[in-house]
Amino acid sequence: MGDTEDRRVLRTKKRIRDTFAELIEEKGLDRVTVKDLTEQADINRGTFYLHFHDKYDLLEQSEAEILNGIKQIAKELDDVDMNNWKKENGPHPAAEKYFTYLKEHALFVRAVLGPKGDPGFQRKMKTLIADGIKKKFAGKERKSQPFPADYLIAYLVSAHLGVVQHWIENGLQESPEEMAKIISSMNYDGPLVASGLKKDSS
Amino acid sequence: MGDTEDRRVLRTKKRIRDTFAELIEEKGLDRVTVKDLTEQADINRGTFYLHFHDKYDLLEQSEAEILNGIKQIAKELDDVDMNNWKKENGPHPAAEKYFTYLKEHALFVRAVLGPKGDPGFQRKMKTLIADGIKKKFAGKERKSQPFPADYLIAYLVSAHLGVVQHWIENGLQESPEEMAKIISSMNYDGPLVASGLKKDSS
DNA sequence: GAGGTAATCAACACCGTGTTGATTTTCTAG
DNA sequence: CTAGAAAATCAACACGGTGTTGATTACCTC
Repeated sequence: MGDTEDRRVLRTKKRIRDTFAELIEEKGLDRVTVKDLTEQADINRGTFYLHFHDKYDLLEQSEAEILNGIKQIAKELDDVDMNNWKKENGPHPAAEKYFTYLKEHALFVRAVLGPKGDPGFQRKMKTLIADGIKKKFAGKERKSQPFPADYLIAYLVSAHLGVVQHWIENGLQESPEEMAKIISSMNYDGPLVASGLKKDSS
Repeated sequence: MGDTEDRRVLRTKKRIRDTFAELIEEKGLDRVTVKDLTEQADINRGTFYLHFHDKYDLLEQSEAEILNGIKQIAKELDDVDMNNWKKENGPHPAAEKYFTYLKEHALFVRAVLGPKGDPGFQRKMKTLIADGIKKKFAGKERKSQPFPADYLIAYLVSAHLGVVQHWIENGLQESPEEMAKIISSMNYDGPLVASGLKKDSS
C-alpha cells in the first residue's frame, strides 16, 4: 500500500530519468523531445504521459527530488551546528554528507547544472545555499557597511556553486572533505590568501 | 556599401532582438517560438527566416554581439594595465567602462543571464572573465598550493558573475565605479573582511 | 523616378505533442 | 499458483509550430 510500490513504474521512471539526464547533457534540455527520450529509453511514448504531464513536469519532479535531499541534509547540519560544534574541529559536520550526496546524484546534477542544463535549477540551488549562509551570519554584526549585504550573499553563494560545478564537471576528483575545506578556507581567509597567492593581511 | 545598411533590415532585426529579450524573460528561452516572436514583434514569420536560420541562430548572434563588446573592453583594459597604471589610483581603468557596457545592454543580458535564460551564455561569460583573471595572475607565484588553481579561478569567476547578476536583476542600483570596488575588495581582502563581518586577519 | 531588395502573404509537407481506446504484458495479493 | 488489477504497448487522431517556396507588394538607395 506504499505510494508507488509496483516494480514496473519504478523501473520505467528510473529509465526515463536516467535517459533524461543523458540526453540533457548530449543535446541540451530544450532540444530534448519526449519522442527522443522514450525511444532512447526504449519505452512507449504513451507510457511517458502515464507518469508525467510533459517534459517540464519531469524536470520539476527530478529537480525537486534532489533539492529535497539537500534540504534534508541542511536540516541535520543546523541541528548539529547549534549544539555540539564550536568551530575548528573538523572541516564541517554534515558538509561532507552534502558533497557525498551530490556525488551520488552526479549524473543528473551535472546535466542540469551544465551549460546545456536548466538555469532555473541553479537559481534554486542558490536559494538553498543562501539560506544556509544567512543562518550562519544570523546574530553577527557588521562593523562597517561598505555595500548592501545582498552582495556579500550573492558573492558567497555564487562562488560556492561555481566551485561545486567545477568539481562535478571535472570528474569529482577531491574528496568531500577536501571540498568542504577548499570552500570554507576561501570564504574565511579570502580566495587569494587561501590559495597561497597573497600573504595573510599584507 | 556597408554590410547591412538598409534601414529596413536594421529596423526588423532590432525589433526581433528586442522582442526576443522580452519573451525570454516572460516565458523562458525554450518556450519562445518563432511564431510568438514574430507575432509580438509584428513581423511576418517568413521575414524572420530571411535573417536567421532558427531560434538558436538568433540566440547565438545576439550573444556573440554582447561578448564581442566585452572582449573589446577587456582588450583596452589590458593595454592600459600594462603601461600607466600601478594599483590604488582609482578602482580600475576600464572596469567602469565594462559595467557601463553591461548597463547599456541590460535588457538582453538580464534575460539570458536570468533563471529562464541560457546557461550556455553564463558559461561563455565565465570563460571571458576567467581569461581576464588569469592575465592578472600571470607571473605571480603561489607560496603554498592547498588545492588546484582551477578552484581559485572557478571561485573568483563565479563570484564575479554572481555579483553582476545580482546587480542587473536588482535594477542596476550602484554605479559602475561602486560595482568595481565591491567586487575587487571582496576578492582582495576576502568577502568577510570586505563586508565588515570580520576584522582584518583576526 | 527606376531598379533592386526587403517585407508580406498564402500554401505546403513535416514533425513532435498530448490524448484516446483497445489490447497485451506484468505484477501483487490472496 | 492463480485471478484480478494495474501498467505498458500500439495505432490513430487533431493540433500547433517549423522551415521553405513562389508570387506580390512596399520601401529604400542611388
